[in-house]
Amino acid sequence: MKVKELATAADVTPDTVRFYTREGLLRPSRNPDNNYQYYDAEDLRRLRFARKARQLGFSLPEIRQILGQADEHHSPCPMVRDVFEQRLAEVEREIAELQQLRTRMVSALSAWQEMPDGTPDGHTICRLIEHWDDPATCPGKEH
Amino acid sequence: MKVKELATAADVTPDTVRFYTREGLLRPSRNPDNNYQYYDAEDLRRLRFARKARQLGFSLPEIRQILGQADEHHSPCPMVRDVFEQRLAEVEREIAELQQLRTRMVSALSAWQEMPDGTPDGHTICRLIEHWDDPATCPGKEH
DNA sequence: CTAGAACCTATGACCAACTCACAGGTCAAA
DNA sequence: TTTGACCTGTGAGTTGGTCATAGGTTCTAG
Repeated sequence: MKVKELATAADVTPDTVRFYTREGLLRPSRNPDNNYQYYDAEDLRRLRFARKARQLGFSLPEIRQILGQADEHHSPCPMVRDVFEQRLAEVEREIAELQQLRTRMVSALSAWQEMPDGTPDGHTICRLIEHWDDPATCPGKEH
Repeated sequence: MKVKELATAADVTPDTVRFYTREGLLRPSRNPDNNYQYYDAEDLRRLRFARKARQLGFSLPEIRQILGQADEHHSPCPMVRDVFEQRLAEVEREIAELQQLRTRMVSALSAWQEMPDGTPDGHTICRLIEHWDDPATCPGKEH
């Protein structure tokens, strides 16, 4: 398979295929005549794996490491599990943060709604932002 | 105030102060003798506003625009409200996505837990990732 | 046989929002 | 006067690609 064929098969752009190749995630062979890169079914498997891992929040270096481990016939699973669990914790932290943010935004917006519409004199929303108390920088304030 | 004093007052790094200055969010005066930049209370206000707006997900160009509007004695609020509402919708979308991701990660991890511990022969987590069905790319699969 | 379309190559710039490093200038205290 | 803490500007690095450019190749149609 050539670049675009692989790209189409994995539903990514040719640029991404080339990028991943530069990054060492894919290992195409080369035709010395025209210098073209040729990919096989294993590359497709690697690419699909890489894309799915990306969706889970794995970084390219992590993915490269996982693939490398597998190449050496080591099971990458223990490492993957670690990263996976870390990533899960991270996702949960992100969710909590965003939910807190959302709560504050909603209440700020409702405070704005209760004010005279489109007040051309006021800086109401801006004041809301200015006086936005960041719980992260005001430790102990929320308890 | 000099760079570091402002940075300390707003709890950011001097690099950030310099960066925001380059980006036009802060407008220090200059001492022609030593070329130092001097910031006043208004700059501190602007910087604090900028940081809070960043926490809410406003981009630097948006913040620059808001500050610019305020400089011209226009109330930036209507614009701010629009961006704010867009940003709220975005936050809610992000939360939903992350929650879906989390659910899938948790069930993948519990599937892994049920397997023999540390199986040196298997590629269980990797298989889980490989066969991870992305709902976004399999429309209609989830309903 | 040849023109053009569609592909291939490598390289490098660009995005956001900083962060860090570097080389050299300034200033206050000991 | 020397040390150390600060200041300056510039440029590069971060992440995961995307886009542009310039030039080479292959395929298809006329």
